[in-house]
Amino acid sequence: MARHKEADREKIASETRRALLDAATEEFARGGYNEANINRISLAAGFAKGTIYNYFPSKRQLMLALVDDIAAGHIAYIMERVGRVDDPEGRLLEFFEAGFTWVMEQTSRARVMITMLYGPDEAFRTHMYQAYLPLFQFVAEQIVGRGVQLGRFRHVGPMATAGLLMTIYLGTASQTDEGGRTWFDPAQVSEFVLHALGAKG
Amino acid sequence: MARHKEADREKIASETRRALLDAATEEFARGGYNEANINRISLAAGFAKGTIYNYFPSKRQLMLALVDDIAAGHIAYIMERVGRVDDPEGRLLEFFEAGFTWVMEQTSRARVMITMLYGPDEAFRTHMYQAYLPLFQFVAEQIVGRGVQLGRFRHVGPMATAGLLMTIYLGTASQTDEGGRTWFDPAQVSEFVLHALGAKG
Amino acid sequence: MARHKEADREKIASETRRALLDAATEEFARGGYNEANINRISLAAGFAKGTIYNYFPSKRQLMLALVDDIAAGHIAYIMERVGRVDDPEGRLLEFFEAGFTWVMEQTSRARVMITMLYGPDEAFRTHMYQAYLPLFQFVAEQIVGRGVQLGRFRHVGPMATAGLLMTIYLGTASQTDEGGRTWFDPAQVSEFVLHALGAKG
Amino acid sequence: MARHKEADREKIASETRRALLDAATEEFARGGYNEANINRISLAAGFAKGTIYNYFPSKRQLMLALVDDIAAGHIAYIMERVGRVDDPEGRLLEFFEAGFTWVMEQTSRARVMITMLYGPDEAFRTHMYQAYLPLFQFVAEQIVGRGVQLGRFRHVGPMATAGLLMTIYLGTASQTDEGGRTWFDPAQVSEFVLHALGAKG
DNA sequence: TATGAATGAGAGTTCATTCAT
DNA sequence: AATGAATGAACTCTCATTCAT
Repeated sequence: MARHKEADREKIASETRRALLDAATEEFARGGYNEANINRISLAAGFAKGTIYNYFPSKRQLMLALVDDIAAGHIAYIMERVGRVDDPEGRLLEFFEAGFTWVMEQTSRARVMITMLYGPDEAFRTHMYQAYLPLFQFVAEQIVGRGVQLGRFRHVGPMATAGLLMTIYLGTASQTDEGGRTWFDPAQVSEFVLHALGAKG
Repeated sequence: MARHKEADREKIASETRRALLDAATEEFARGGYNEANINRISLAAGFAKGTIYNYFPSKRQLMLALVDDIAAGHIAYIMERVGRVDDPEGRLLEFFEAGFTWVMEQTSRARVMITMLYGPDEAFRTHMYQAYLPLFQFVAEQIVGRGVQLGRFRHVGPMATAGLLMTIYLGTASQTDEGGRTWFDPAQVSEFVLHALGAKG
Repeated sequence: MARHKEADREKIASETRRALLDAATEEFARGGYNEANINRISLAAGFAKGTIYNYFPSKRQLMLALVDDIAAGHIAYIMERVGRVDDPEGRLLEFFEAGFTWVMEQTSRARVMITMLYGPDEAFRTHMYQAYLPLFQFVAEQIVGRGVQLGRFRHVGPMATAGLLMTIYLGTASQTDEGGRTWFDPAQVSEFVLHALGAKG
Repeated sequence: MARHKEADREKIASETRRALLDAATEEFARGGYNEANINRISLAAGFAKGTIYNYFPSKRQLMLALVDDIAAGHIAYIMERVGRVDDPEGRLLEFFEAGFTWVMEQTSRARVMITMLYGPDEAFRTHMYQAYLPLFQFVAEQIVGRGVQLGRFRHVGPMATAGLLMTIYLGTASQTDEGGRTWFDPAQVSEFVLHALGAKG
């Protein structure tokens, strides 16, 4: 019975944490890190002002935790979809398709990610880069490297090219109207990149 | 004589404005808009706290003025260098070369630009886009459109492609180490893009 | 058997109380009453945050209980040692020797005592004085009064002089370096006081 | 005229500072450092909440400045009065008379001084000791040392004895009723000490 | 009796902005 | 035009206390 209670408590705690992170996403997305009000986050999550400090020791730590949370979801989503495709060209297209879809479905998360990635705070940027390393490596190995090995792409350095692809993805996908719809079209971006990689069309 | 005095006054005023904008650049570059302290800007420029309000009605207006100032210099620098080259491929290369040079020489201005361009404040982003429209059109017409017309690039939409090029430039050039040196190499980026445009190499 | 259980329970409860008081001593000694964190006390004693409220109804009551606890130990220690000596001059010396020893061996308790005794909170000061009344009377009767009666000290008022002695003891013993070692020497203080009392030396 | 203006400004600033320090004295005297509310201080001085931060960078720095201010006044008062007397015994008596008078006339300042001197904050205590060094040296040289030299006091170490005298003064003078009247009588304390010093009397 | 999540009042501090000089 | 004292809203963070389990 004691164990039951403990399990319950853990479940409640993790649900509270989830609610706080979600509220934080909305708040940070609205006006960035500095404009965000940590009290408002806690209240929006349905708790009192102080409650959030039972879960995150400071506004900064909350943001770092949120960054990890967002990156994990983002990466998992893209990898899962890209992993289902086999040929390199298809994977590249799917990378952009999935990436753009995520951005449009997770508008607030995307906004937070972009803001941190290009924001003025060095520490946040670095943390963000760390968090996205797995995706970077996935692109380098499972898309670019694989395409070169199979002779479908011209000879390019997988790491440098992966960096370019990530940059292009993030840069294009981050440009949206107020509704969160991207200005660029993933197919069009993909086509541009496939040309650059000398893909046999 | 009265006219002389007035001219002097205007000159002094414009020098003051310049000093304030430069100090603002450093301050905004350090920690972004919110972390910037408007009193500190005025003091760093060599004036008292209140003086800055004789030139800019608010912190926000100061930032908008700074954005215009930075964009104008940035655009002029790139256009001037690209304009000296004639063939489209050369222009493309020069676009990246000049762009990267500017970023590395104007670290603080570049930081402010990027921060605003990808920041959470919609109004700032929009203002920034407006300010960069001339460069966008220049790329569309004088580089891409011209290349297509001359048959040096494959058939692509000049506007959409210019958008991609700008995005790629800003995305790659904004990634720098603490010293302000870019991670990407303009020649390498240029080569990637030339391939994408089907340039005859 | 039921009685046994109850006894056990009481024993456990009193041990818990002891642990809480000891943890409180350390915490209150560190930065005084206000800086002390009641949750931290409970945790340091090996319990959860809320547990301490099963033993003390509030932070304030905890402090008052601690004051009584400290004073009782302090007084008992000094009385026991002084009581073993017979002649008044020896008792006076032993008073300071024992007092200084206690301060150096019970650094945290001494810190709390001094802090309360001279602190800004009137109620705490008053409570403290009450708690030390037995020692005051002991000094008045068993040291000063006795010395006067036996003709070893000159004619002084026992109460007023006891007040002075207590003040001198607390004042000198409270001045310690970071290691808790006193700056004054009990023998030297004692000698000064014996002179003041006109002790035949 | 410009100089006039500057002088005016300085005068206003110093008056404001004075008002803030006085208000701070009352506030810190009431409940000690931690219970003091810095906003209330500023308001009590007749300014807005934030004004105090134009004069003191933090609550802590305010307290340190106040300590210096109080000590300076305290020392000056005692020295001035003691300096008028010539013979060592008279000086000793005057030391306690003046000291007790100051405590009773400057109740709040005295409260703050005592609180800091015996409080839990090591840094404050140290600062306080530094601030009182001049008085300590004055007592050692101009009262004790002089008395020994002139053969009016028995042979004692001036430094150690000055330490004792200061301790006795502060300890006795700090014990007051709610009205700020001391429990001890300076003449009585002085008489005790003169005996201890073997004064011919 | 023990637990620890939740609460919310309250604090110190920052700083854009105003305005009399 | 330049100054800098004054303002007060707003924010992050702390923690004594409560209470359902």
